[in-house]
Amino acid sequence: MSGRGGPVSENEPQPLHRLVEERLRKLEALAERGEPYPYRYDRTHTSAGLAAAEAELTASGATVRIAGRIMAKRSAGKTIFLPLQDGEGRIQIYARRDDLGEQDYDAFKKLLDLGDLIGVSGKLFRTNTGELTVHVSAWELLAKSLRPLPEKFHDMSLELRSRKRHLDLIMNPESRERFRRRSALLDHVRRFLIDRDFLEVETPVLQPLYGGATARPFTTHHNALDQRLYLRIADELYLKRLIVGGLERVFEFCKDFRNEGMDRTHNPEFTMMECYAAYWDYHDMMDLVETLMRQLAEKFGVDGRISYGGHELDFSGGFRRLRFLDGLQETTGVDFRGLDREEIRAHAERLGVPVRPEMGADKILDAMFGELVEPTLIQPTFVMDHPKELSPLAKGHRDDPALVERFEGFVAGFEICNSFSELNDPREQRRRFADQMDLRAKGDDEAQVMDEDYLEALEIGMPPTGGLGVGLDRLVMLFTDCNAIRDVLLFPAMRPEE
RNA sequence: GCGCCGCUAGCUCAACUGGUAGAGCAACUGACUCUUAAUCAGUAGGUUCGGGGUUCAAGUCCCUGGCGGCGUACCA
Repeated sequence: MSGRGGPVSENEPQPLHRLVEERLRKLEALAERGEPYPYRYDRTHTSAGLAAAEAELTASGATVRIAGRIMAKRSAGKTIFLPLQDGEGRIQIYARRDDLGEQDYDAFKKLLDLGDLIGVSGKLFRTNTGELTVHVSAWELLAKSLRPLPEKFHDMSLELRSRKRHLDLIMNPESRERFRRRSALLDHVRRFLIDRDFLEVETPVLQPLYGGATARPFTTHHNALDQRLYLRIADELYLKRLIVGGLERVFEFCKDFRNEGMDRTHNPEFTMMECYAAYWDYHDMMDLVETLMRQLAEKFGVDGRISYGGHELDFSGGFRRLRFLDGLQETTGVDFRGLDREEIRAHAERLGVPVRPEMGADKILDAMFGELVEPTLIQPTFVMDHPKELSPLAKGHRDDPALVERFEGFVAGFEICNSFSELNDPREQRRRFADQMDLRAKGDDEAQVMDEDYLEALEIGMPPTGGLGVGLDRLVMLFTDCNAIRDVLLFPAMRPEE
């Protein structure tokens, strides 16, 4: 039992729903046949396994044992058909009174409900209509379902699908398939990195200081230490300490937490993959992302292409490289290089992009880019070389002091990854933190905070390093053609029902 | 945060300008020995999201609170 609802309240004895009462009555009757919640059941096959072994099984006439959930009941007098659903699909079973005897058949027909889990043994055959079926010679209850399943003809409401994921998974095969695919996708990413000598590590979720991204944190408290702690918004600063320590390639699949709004593409907790490689720069990271995405598209798409939201996305040719300011110029016709804040602001207003007074020049450029350019980036594109103010942990650009060596990967109009040549000069990093503190003082509560402990690590000396963060939930959305993050999270954040 | 829309039986949905809350599936009783959204006959099932108001009369109109969806803002 979990205490999800907070403090335990007095459990008021509520009258049982008539449908539950009816099923309890059947449960009691079934209990007279044997333990209604037995400990285990030996299966010889799964539903898919039966189909695969059909020829052999029908030739030998072997008795098979399968288990699953009753998804429908179709009775015709003294016979009954019902589809049984297990982890791999469905298999029909067929019972006859002549085989089971009157008593056993009546129990089977009258005491079992939709949703019950049963085990059956019998021989495999094909019905007149050609459906693979197990002819039941014996059966037992494995667990009684006391509540009705949702109606089978119509889709469950979106709310119910997210709130009661177990029902969604029972009723909707495409939902089961989506989460299988999520697992396969994450598995591929993990192997891809391990194959390239990246070491998987785990770093703190509870952090005394949060950093590595611009976002508001969740705050909590450690009683024994009487210390304020934050749930991490990123694990970047810890992973780079490991690079300092000589673990030259590291990655982590990390749950991050950001105390921001929720919408179609945002959940307060989400999964990132961050990886860092010593002696790499952001060009090396672009190669890494390109290779990974090409592989994923080959594995989960068709000929290196996937379709998403009506777009055909092609990863076979790699990512287009688009410099941030070139992208802006392409869309707006304005070359923003060398313009001051006031000039930039005027352009933004003319283009209909709202500007708030606390926004600096670079922030306004970013707002314009997000509004005007990003939605047009459908085919795989690396947006690179961003203005400096937006990226306090990225190394200055080797050719242009106003920019940093950074890229973001865009596909279908949304960002899937973010990467830098990591800033490893502790003097410069200290100045950047100081600038962030100024922004914070001016009321930007998402600005990053000074992290002396991290600076001390940098002062020991960090090699040139390439870093990358990939939003794994969005990656899954991309490869499952989902437009809402809640559909790729098993348990998306929801308000309590009552 | 804000705006718009929604919330009716276990589930999916009806109910016109305010006038006796209905259907399908699920459930129950019965018929039917190859069904597959099985079929057929019958039965039962409701605090119309909560609270307040207007009215002879409220699922329907008004106010307020809750939850959800979509859009929008910040963010990944």
